[in-house]
Formats: sequence, C-alpha cells, structure tokens
Amino acid sequence: MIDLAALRTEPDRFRAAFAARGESVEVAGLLAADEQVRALKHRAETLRAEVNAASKAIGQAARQGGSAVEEAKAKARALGDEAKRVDEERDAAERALHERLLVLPNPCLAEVPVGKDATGNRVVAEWGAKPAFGFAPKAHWDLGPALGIMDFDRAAKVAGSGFVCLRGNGARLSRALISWFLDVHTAEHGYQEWQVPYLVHPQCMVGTGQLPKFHDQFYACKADDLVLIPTAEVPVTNLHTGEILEAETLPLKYTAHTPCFRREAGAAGIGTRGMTRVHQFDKVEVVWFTRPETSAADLLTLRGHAEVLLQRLGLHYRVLELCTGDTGFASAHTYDLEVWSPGTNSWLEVSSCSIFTDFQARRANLRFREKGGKPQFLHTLNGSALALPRCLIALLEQHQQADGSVSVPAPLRPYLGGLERITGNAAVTG
RNA sequence: GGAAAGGUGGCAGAGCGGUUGAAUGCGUCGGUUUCGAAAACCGAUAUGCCCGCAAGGGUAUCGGGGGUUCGAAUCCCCCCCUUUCCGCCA
Repeated sequence: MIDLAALRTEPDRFRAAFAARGESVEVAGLLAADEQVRALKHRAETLRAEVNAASKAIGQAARQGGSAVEEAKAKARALGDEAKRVDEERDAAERALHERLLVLPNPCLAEVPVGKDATGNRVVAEWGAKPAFGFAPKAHWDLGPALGIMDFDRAAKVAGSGFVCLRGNGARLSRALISWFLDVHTAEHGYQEWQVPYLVHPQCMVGTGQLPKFHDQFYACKADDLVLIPTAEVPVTNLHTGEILEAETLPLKYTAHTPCFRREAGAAGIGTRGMTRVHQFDKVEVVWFTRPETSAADLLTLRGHAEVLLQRLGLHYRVLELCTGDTGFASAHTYDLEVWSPGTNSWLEVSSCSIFTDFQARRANLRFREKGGKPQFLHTLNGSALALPRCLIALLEQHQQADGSVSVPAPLRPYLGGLERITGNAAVTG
C-alpha cells in the first residue's frame, strides 16, 4: 500500500509512477476522499471528546448525589447519538478510501526502465552458453516419460490437466534439488529455514498484495475461509505481522520450501505443454525483512543467492530486469532469472527476485525500531531460489545425452546416493 | 467434534460499571552512588490517528466483532485462539 501522506505531499511523483506502469489512477479523487475522511475524523473525535467530558462530569455528580444527574444524562445521550452518527459516516468513508488504496500498485524505483510490457525488459546478464548437442535435443515431455521419471497421463487421471507426477529418480531428483537449495541457503547464505502452513487466512494475501486484486488466481477453501498459498512468500512475509522488530535483528533472512498452488486462470493453451506451467509445483523461496537504507543493495545480494544455484548446476541462464509495465503489482523492482530450455527452444523463468520497499510492510504491518527511535515500516524482498519444475526441465534438457540418459550435476550426487547418470529404469517404466 | 478453564502493556500478573491506558513485580533505558562494577535508591518506559513549530492536547486500542449504558478491560451475544480432559486420527 502506498503512503497517503506521501501522496499528499508529492502527487505528481505518484501520477508519473502509475502512468509508467500503464495504470490510470485518479489521484485528485483520492486526495479529495482523503481530505473528506480527515475532516470527518476530526468532527467525530471532537464530538467524542465532548461526550467523554460529559460522562465524566455525570460520574462525579452522581457520587456527590447531585440532583441534576438525570438532566445531564439526557443531554449526554443526545450528544452521544450525534457522535455515533458522525463516526459511522467516518467509518464508511475510511473503508471506501482503504479499498481504493489496496488496488493501487507499488511505484517502481527510479532506475527501473520504463516500458509498456515484456518487450521493454532488458537482459542485464547472461551466464554460460547454449549447450551444443551432436543430436536433436529432446523436450522434457519426451525425455521424462521415456526415462520413467515423469508421468503426465496418470497425473491427469487423478487431478486433471496441469498436473504432473514425478516417479522414481525423478521424484528423488526433485527432492535432491530442494534439499540442496535449502542446504546452500542455510549453510552458505545465512538463511534460517522455516516450514510454514500451506493454507492461510485471506488476510495474508492482502498483506503480500495478491488480494483484493487477483482473487481469481489461487485456490480458496470457502468452507474454512482459507486459501492455498501460491508461493511461500505469503506465509513467510506475514510471519511478523503486527510486530515491531528491533533494528539490530535486521535483516531477517528466511528460506522455506513449499508447494505452490496456482489456478493459472486464463493461461490455458499458452506454453502449458509438459510441466512448464502447472497448478501445483514445489519451490524454495527466500525472504528478507530489511532496512530501507540497504534494501536496494540487498536485492542484488538476494539475486546472487539464486544465481549461484544455477551456476553450480551448470545451467545456462540469463537475467532480465523487468520494465515498469511488466513489474508485478507489489514490486518496485524485479529481476527475473530465466534458464535455457533447449528442448523447447525457449527461456523459462525459474526465479523472480523483487524488492517491495514498504508496500507489503504497510499492508501486513511489519515494522522495526532503532534503539530509542520511533517504529517505522521495514522493507521486504523475496525471490525464488528456485522453482522446481523449470529447474528440472532445464536440468534434464541441458544435461541430456545422445543415448537419452541425463547426467547428474555434481552438487546433487550426494543427495542421490552418488548417482551420476539417470537412465531408463526398466522396473518402473510399466 | 464434545466438556472445562482461560486470553490484560516487552514478560509475569491485579483489576470485574465511573479521572483505569490500566496497580504491582520483572525486564529495558537514564540518573545518583562507586576507582570501576554489583547492590541500593530516584526517574522514565505501548501503538495508531488527528490538531500543534514545539511543549502539549484530543481520540481509539485490555483476542476480534456486535450490543446494553451518560460512561465498559469490567455486563450481554457471536466468532477466533490457547490450555487440559474425552473422542477421532497421520
């Protein structure tokens, strides 16, 4: 959520920021509504002060056995009714304004390139090179089933389209990636590992920015008023809701592996073959709660934590800096990591690293305090490190061999009992 | 799911219709004392919003929401959470 006080003092900055995102926002209307709310608030509080003073006087008079008590009560009652009426008016106006604020996106940082859509994104780094094959590389939807490690048909049987089963060494490889990611983050990058709920209160989704605007993008359990998380970002970012953290504890760096559930409404048909876009996938996420002064630099550090994983897996990838028109609703600056998929001849997003400035902190009420200072909103950052299915796709496709087998990158071998190569497993291909 | 007991400031824990934003203790911070420290003593110590240059003032908040009342942490209703017991169960 944006800072209303800031909107008041520099409306033009916000106008420009919204325009850069391609959003038309009626700033003047917002300011007028804000003005109205403030006026109502002032009136309501003034009236309430009068009621409180009258009540206090009645209490004193009653104790002294005054005679005018009944008369004073009637007067106070009338005053109280008026105060209540104005307060209800104030409440309605305040709610309406709040709803309008909740659908406003976060202004992007000044250095973010201005652009209309994905075509305005810039490639800012590229690592490795496209692997050269002496044969026609296969796509994972051929490779996986042939190796008996991926099963789309049976997933469809139990859950419909948009799901995948991993099997045997496929399942084990996925588990190895998760464990290795978490181990690197906790042992080398200073993160603390969490296991968190996969079902959360809708309010958490407001905190991170998915609600109220993107309500059709995730699964909801209406009977229990809970939603399935679309990313670990949601439960992890909301962990410290309502708390005031001591400044010296920052940055808090958390990592969590969770499944992620996404309806992908409206995405049917585009790039949905195989497991590039599925309704359920695993992901290791990293989240920072940090100070405003360091957050911009922290984003690069966080991005590095995701990149090093791809490097050690020997996977060719590139880094995209998203332009204003393609940056997500809550983010102020985003880098996407895209890994090369030779089988589909395309780049696949395996990580999105973002700084949210104080946007989520305002929504989720995340604050910190310097010693002796006032509480202030902290900054949140997060990134995938990394998303499993697309890592798996790139790994299989980039490391595939002429005979259809796949070589296992060295860091993962200890997690696979020393396995160096995945070959067809006759025992489970039935 | 059933029964019971609870949810009060950073923590512990009083308060159960009238200057109670809330006793007391602990913790924390500042001061006195000390060569220094401990102890002791003195003082300070919630958050949001509004008005104000400030000092300060106002308002709201005692799990959440509604109600009764001139006035609610205190009374009533609904919901949530915690603990214990029973049931069920990985």
